[in-house]
Amino acid sequence: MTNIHDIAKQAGVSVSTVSRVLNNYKYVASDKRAAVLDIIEALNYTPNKHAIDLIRGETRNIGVILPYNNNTAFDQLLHGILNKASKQDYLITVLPSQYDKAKEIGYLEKIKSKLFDGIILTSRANDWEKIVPYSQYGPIISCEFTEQPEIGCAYTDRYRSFLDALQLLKNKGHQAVAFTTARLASNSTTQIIAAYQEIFGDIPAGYHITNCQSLDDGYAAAQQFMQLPERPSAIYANGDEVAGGIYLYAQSQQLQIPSDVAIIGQENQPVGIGLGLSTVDHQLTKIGEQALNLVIHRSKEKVNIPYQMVERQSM
Amino acid sequence: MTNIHDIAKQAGVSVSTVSRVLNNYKYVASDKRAAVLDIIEALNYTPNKHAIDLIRGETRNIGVILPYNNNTAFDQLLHGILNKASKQDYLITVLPSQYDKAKEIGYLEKIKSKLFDGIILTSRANDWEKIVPYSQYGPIISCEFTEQPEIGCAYTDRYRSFLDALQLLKNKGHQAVAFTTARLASNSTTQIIAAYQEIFGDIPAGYHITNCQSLDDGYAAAQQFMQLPERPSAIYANGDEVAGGIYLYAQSQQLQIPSDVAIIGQENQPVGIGLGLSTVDHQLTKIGEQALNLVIHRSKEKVNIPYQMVERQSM
DNA sequence: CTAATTGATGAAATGCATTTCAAGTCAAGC
DNA sequence: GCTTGACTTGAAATGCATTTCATCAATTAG
Repeated sequence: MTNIHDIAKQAGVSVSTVSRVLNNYKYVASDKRAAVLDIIEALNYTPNKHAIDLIRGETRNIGVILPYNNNTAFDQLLHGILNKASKQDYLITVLPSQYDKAKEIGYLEKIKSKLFDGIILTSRANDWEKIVPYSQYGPIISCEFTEQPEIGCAYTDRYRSFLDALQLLKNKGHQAVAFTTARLASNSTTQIIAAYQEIFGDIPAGYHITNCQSLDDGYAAAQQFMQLPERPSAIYANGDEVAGGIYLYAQSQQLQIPSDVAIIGQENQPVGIGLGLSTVDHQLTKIGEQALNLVIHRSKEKVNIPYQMVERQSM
Repeated sequence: MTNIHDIAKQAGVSVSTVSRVLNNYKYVASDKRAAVLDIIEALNYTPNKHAIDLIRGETRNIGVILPYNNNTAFDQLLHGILNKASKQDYLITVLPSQYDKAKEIGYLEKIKSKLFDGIILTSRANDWEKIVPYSQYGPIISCEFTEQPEIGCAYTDRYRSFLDALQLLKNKGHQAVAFTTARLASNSTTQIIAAYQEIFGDIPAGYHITNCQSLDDGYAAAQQFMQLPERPSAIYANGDEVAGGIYLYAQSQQLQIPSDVAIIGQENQPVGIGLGLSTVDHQLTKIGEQALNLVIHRSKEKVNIPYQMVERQSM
């Protein structure tokens, strides 16, 4: 491989001068600059990124830890991150963790090895105490709220959002509200359970189904809900794909929506538009964008992104 | 930052010995090894990845150029790539191009600068002649077929798949078959048009709608198709989300599926399972996995992944 | 009891570009 | 005529870990 020394030799200047040309410094005689540029062109030279990163100690590469790489919600987050990154000339490396603690730590170690300038955590498997120490090597930003002072976050207030949505259902006269969630151990699930209890009290048996991700999970969940002795009059799904499945099952049973059963989804995903599903938009794309901003500014701010109720016909 | 010299000094050995410990060589006296390990622990040392990459000339980082970062099909590809990469201990950097030629070239330049060991092209904006020269710096693998000898690819035979699907519809008695596509300028669109002409001859006016990506695009397309003086009896959608939209529109019009209108989608996506949509599975996840294999083996093979017909109730 | 291994270790070279420091030229200002 | 500031430029230090080469000790084989 040809390197900066080769260029210097061929152009009859010192490496410093080549470096100056490469980095567009003023104070390089125009004939030398031209000569260097010519040789660079002739030798088809490109500076070695590792050498640059090594000496500069900066990479413009951000790692994004995401548990699932085929989940619409994380895709939305990633979408926002990529948008902003692309504009700011940052590169994004995706780090799939499957909620594996060791894997997650492995990725965090990479910030210590200087591979990344910062890391965005879309969700996490480890306790904060395991994660926080890594923030001394570079900014770590969470897409969920955290009170950890060392960790900046861009988040939406899930608890309030759940309270709002459930209260809205209650106000519309629903007493029998069922809901679906993804991972039982997630932050989001904890929040909705708390909100549910706040609004409706104890969760009736069978009114909460977990591990719902896709449209057919929703379909299956709806089937279960509808076989319950006391059928729910409204269902709050943890995503619009799941809500879509619920909608389709209801429709297959000739149930009227929303009179027989009301449905609300989350995240305002494309499937919901066609089906006219009401949804709570947690603004995941915006959260992603904001998270990226926080990393590149090495900020430890807590940025609250307001969620949005999108009322369509299913509620 | 503490570096390998610090460790060497504190442990009373040479940097070579530290390096040997770091890389698990035999032939290090166990007491020295222990001493080094102790100091590493005490000083909380992690080797600098840039220094390693610089000297090794290898990164275990693969770039994946993808035009859209919020498109289900590319997500499936990426999903496959990430799965394999994670297992093989490779990192994936996603490079969103929006089909911008300059951006794409910019990403390819990065393989020249040694940032990536290889690049996977899920789709491309530039002509091959612009892309091929970069393959001298590292493997470039395409997820579409190419006859370029320098470029390995993992692909499915789109033309055959389209021929098959359309022939199947014809055999079932359909003469009026409409179809949707994504970008007009894409490889896939070119193939389906050719296949269509092969099977059915000229495309009737209004029988081809482009720029369909999401469920509501499908919904809108169906609406247009159904207003045509000669209504199609079957629609071949360019994805299951789009097919889902078509399904929902048809249902909203009390049309029987498949007797009034048959629908086939592509890619076997979750939405299709719930709706019972027939689909042609182009095995995007497998293609992604295979593409990653090709990069890490620096192979220029052309690997054909067979597509699969998935017959459900919509056809 | 030599010759040939195996084991252990450090000095120095290597990979590559950036940046600081010192030094030198030349023209403008007093 | 001398000082000062704007330009130019190169040598050398820097960032960090790997690897080759040479050396030396301790065995083992013959």
